[in-house]
Amino acid sequence: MKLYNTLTKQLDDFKPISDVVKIYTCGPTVYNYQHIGNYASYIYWDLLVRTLKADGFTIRRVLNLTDVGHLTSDGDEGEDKLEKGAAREGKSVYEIADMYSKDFLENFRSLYLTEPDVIAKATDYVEADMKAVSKMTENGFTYETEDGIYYDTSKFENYADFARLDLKGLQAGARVGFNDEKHNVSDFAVWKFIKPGEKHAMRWDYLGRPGYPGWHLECSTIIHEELGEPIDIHTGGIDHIPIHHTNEIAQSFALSGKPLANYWLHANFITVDGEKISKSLGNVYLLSDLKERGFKPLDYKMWVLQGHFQGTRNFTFESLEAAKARRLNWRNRIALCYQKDIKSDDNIYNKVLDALNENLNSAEAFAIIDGATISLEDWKKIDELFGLNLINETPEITEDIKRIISSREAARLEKNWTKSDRLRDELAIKNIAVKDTSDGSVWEYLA
RNA sequence: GGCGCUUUGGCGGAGUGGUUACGCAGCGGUCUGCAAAACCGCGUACACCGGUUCAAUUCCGGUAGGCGCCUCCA
Repeated sequence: MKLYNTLTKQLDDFKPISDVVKIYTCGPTVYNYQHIGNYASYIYWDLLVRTLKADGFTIRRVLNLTDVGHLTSDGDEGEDKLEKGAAREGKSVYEIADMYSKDFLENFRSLYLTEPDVIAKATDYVEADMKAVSKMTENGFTYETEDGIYYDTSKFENYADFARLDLKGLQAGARVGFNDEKHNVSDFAVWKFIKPGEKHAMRWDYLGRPGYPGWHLECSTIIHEELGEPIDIHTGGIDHIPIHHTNEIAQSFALSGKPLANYWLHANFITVDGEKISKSLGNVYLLSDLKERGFKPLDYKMWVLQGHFQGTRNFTFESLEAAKARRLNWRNRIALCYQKDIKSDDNIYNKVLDALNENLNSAEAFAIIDGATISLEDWKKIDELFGLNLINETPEITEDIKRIISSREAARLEKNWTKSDRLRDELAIKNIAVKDTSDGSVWEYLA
């Protein structure tokens, strides 16, 4: 399998470290609803996992839920997002985290995304975070300021490599007056202190003072605890490259002296109507918004899989309509398998899998599927490869419906068009269409 | 300003140094009680300017546009 690796900036052959492929995916901060753009990346990573499984790999995958410590800026300014969400909705931080975690996981499942082996809540790893801070301090990578413990990025000489950062440029662009206690602009908090009088519901005692972990820390800690560095594949959004992932790498180096991951995959962003997804533009769509317009989450998954994780995608309802139609067509090709003995083209499943092994080229895989004749057996395997729930949503019709279809055929032979049309309407109510071909009628699903 | 991505027909979107995927939508036809489907055919796309080459959408250089991150975000 070949994968585009952000670390090496090229297509690399995938070689796992051991029998079990270790994968870590940066998950959501559970302070608000996740929009369709957020889910696009999880769809790509689901394809990654399914492809690796099809290739015969055993996988151990961890996904985190950030329920503490993510400030409103990727730097060290602003409020904790959870605290902000709680204030906004008049709930406790725990209620907020719980509510949005549930919503996220429901949507995750509605997209038939492969369940990770571990779903790690950041708050469950705070003890480990403290140990990590102590360890980094022991190893000489941190310093203390009035508001927290900071990572000294000058102590990690390869800090700028991953994202090809221009540290001097960053220095020049830094805002005046912003945290002048920091030794370098790129330094970041691994632990924040809560000042006396400061409101912060989530707090832990460390070094005799209340505080909470820095956002970047949880990923390093969870990986250390659940997988052990180095891991095989680390995935995330393209926005994480310059700061979050750069900092994760730095932290893990300070902790263990080891690289964090061998392969880094980053999902590009999708735009909506040609513009970034943002509240101010009013183009933030949730999966529930798509449902209201008559689209299933899996129609959206189909749309995402028509493209590629590295490309910028532009979402429009017109193109979602096309994806929906394509998915229904696939289901009706399965429906035809119940009615006729259809044999697959040679090696069709392997051809599809080969396409995915080329850097997850699902668009190419889809083209192969559309150009081929596919048996029910192979459809089942292909369905497993993409997680589109095609088979389950396309059951064989009931005896009852079969009887209606036969009656209609009989009526047609008698040229009783009134009756045959009435029966056709009856079938339509049951979500079944009939098509009269030269050798008998064929049924399909209408939706 | 720094870093990065991107530019393919009406829309979405692969890929390739020469034969112009694929899906959706459209048009014409065959078929047909009607409808739909199916099948056949059509529209002849690869931002622009140079270069390399017998040949470039595909390689190289440049220009322009779009987008993103660095500032909330996958």
